[in-house]
Amino acid sequence: MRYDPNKKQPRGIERTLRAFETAMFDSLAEKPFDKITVNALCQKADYPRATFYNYFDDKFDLLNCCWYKLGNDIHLDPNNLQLNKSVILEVFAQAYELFDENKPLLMDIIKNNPIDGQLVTNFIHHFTKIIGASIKANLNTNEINTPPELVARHCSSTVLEVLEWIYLGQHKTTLEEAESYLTELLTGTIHFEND
Amino acid sequence: MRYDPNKKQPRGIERTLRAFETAMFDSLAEKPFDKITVNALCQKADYPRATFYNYFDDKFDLLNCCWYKLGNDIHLDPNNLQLNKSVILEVFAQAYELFDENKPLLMDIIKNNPIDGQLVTNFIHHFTKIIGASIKANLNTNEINTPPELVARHCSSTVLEVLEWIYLGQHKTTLEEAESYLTELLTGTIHFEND
DNA sequence: TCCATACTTGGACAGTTGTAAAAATACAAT
DNA sequence: ATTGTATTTTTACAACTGTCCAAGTATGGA
Repeated sequence: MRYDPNKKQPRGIERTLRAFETAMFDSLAEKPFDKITVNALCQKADYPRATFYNYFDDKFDLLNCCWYKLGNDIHLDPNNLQLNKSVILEVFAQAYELFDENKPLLMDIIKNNPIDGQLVTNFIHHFTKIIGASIKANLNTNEINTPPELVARHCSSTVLEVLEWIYLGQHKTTLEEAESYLTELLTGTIHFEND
Repeated sequence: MRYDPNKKQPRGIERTLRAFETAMFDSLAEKPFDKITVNALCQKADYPRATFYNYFDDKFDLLNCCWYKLGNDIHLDPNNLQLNKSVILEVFAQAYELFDENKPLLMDIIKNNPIDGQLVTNFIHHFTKIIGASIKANLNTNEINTPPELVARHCSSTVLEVLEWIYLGQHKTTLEEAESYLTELLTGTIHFEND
């Protein structure tokens, strides 16, 4: 990352960044990620190569910025912590909504990219991190021996497993069903006995 | 994959493959994955480039073969299913042992590659798949509403979360402790109430 | 308005990638 | 040993990558 996606940039720069980001999103909807070249991105964005490398290290870097922008809506509003829903379910609902809003894009992406290939793995990994950050701070891990970081990591992974099942695995699922899956996975219904 | 890593290859080919695989392993111990070039691999393996492309699509393909070879020891022996340990704990113990045996290699790898970069992500993803395959077939998912595939996916992910915590996060942990973490994560101690 | 500074752009560069075609070599069966 | 087949290697090629520098252009302050 050559620039801080949090800080607001001057008008001109913001426009340039957006041009490359939409170029990437459009390309992802058209072809697999490894067939996307920096040259093609520049052509789509109508900026010279040097400008691309001004802002990004490589196309992976741009990709991260895209996920970052996409995931910008997910952040735990501290006001929500008073609600009786748990932190996890709260952030899950937000992520579910976000994925739902961007379903067309996601459908295009998985049409072009293998479900366990580079790109999708990267996508999941990125959102696991985002959601993990939201969860980590506000997780009640009393009465547990397992290290808190590991627990937080586990929760965010599980959130993304469910989302992946629904949106990348294309299993139509309501939010209520999804929440029940998530709860079941996290509260544990795995039986550790053999017959 | 240009060749089937299951089927045994003629002596000569086997030697060539091994040369590239050890070249990759050696390189991983020396430098980050994205600094490893096909040219350098060929130089290390002492084979021409065309030979490389005879056997592999690209360096990612070779990498997969390396993980595959490394993970060859993990397969659920049907005889073990009579034991009173669960399938999950059984496969976990095998994986723990495997990672432990290859700890020097793993240490070298994470020394050169960022913990949530390309390579490590790929590594985890690969072993999640391997372990998922072992688990999926023998999982008791009665009394659960969550789709079995999702449950199996969850279990294998959790196994790798613990292994990642231990070996990539460098938290020294005995097998017994590790098993208790795994059990706790899977049988669920996450509290879904607030305050 | 002018200037200094910072950023953008164009062009060039060495190194890498993946492919394709011949030439060389190994291999198996007669 | 000889032939025919399959594989490996050589060589060449076009395209892409990431970096560099110098020329151009914008921007804000005096």
